[in-house]
Amino acid sequence: MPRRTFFNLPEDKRRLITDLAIEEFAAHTYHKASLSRIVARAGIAKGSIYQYFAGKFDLYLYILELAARIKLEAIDKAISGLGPEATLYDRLMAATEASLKLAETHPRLYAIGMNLLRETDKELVSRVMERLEPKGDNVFLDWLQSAVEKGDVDPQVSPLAASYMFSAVTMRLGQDLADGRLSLDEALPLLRQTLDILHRGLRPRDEAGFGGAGTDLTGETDETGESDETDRE
Amino acid sequence: MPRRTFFNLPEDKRRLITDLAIEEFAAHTYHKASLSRIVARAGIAKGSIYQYFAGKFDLYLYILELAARIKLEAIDKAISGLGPEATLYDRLMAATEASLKLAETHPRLYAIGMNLLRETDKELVSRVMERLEPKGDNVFLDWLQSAVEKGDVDPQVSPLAASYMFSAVTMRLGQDLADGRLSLDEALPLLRQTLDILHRGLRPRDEAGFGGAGTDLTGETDETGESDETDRE
DNA sequence: ATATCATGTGACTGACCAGTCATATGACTG
DNA sequence: CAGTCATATGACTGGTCAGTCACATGATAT
Repeated sequence: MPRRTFFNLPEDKRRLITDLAIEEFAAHTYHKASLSRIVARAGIAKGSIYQYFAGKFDLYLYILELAARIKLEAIDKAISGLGPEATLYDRLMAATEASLKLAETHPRLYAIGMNLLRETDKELVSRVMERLEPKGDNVFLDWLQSAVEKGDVDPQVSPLAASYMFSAVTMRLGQDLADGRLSLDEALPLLRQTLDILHRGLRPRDEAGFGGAGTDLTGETDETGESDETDRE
Repeated sequence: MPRRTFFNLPEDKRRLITDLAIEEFAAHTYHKASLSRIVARAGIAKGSIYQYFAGKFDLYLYILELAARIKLEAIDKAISGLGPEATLYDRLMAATEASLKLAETHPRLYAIGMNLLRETDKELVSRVMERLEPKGDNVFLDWLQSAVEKGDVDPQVSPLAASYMFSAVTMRLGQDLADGRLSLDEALPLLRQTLDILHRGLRPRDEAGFGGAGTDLTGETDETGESDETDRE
């Protein structure tokens, strides 16, 4: 939590500091990010940053909360646009696509989340998790369970494994986007194709064998898809 | 490449230094790993390490090569035990299982590889890749292509996406193992179930719809994969 | 015993870092 | 005007680090 003085700052100065901090934490993991660099770039004194934040961790949490909020909002918005008839795959596509698009629209905030995923300091990560509400705890698993109940997904298949697979893919897509190994134009088709393979893989036996689904392999139609939780934070 | 002096060292001392370096790079990413800590723990002078290695990067590469060699050997051994009748899934299971098992048998070497994956310094990563031969370039993709040709895999499915999915899962399994979020006993069933879902998802349309395969979802019986029923056409 | 060579050493350099604190500045209050 | 408060400052502390270098030490060769 920033100190009161931070919010008393003139808009410009507050923005400047915020932006530079975002840049710093997007470019470096926690321990390698440098307050000294931030203050130097902002043209303020070292002591000043301690008027605004209790310390490095406090600033980090503040920035992380900004990033988390943006991400949650984007995902919520994408999901809320779906009707109740939306399938599991519609939901997954919509949520995940919304999340991945942030890699283009808010690349620095996105990178900050990815950097948290890379963090090796477990102590730090758990301190962050304690104070960062949005758990994103497996929404996908819930969706999956209800799809099983509706008969859309083979009950023989391990929901845990399916959820694990999907979140592994979205995490990797997120990393690859953030690191520039993939563009959004490459990532979204991969996501669609992944969902198609999952769809085929999870489908109950008795509805397999028809050609229909094969056509949406190209993943054209709607991107209502979705995502799950993992790549957040 | 270590200097000649390093190899002239008495066995014990060389081992000690190697072991401590492995521990250091397993516990920290490159920039956070500390030569000062290594020499202090080894009880040698700071200058001595520079008699053995040109610098931090040189030591890192040496350790990385050790880790890579162990991993490649394990995978090669696992694959070479398979006959020509082994299916795509047999191969994937064997190779991946062998690799994941290293997380238990050689946890520190394994962690070093995982830390490289987390590395944020692109410059460093590319300098490493330049000098580290084993590219591990997508073997899976090759296997997949030939499975498509044999008719075991639906040609409509994107091989790239399938390969991407699978490697995303194995990467995540590796990370979770290395970070202690998963035990091998949890990871291997997840791997089996993932392969089962992939198998169902990639299977050509005309052979879908029979109930038989459902039973090996539990991944119990044999890992020989799944060719169980007709995976030919 | 003298010279040469491989090896070992640790104090030192210069560069970072997070965080502190005594001291300023200036605005508002009585 | 004097007092109080919020804010700003940057030199400073004590810590980390990689890498260097002038100087041992000791073995072998001459």
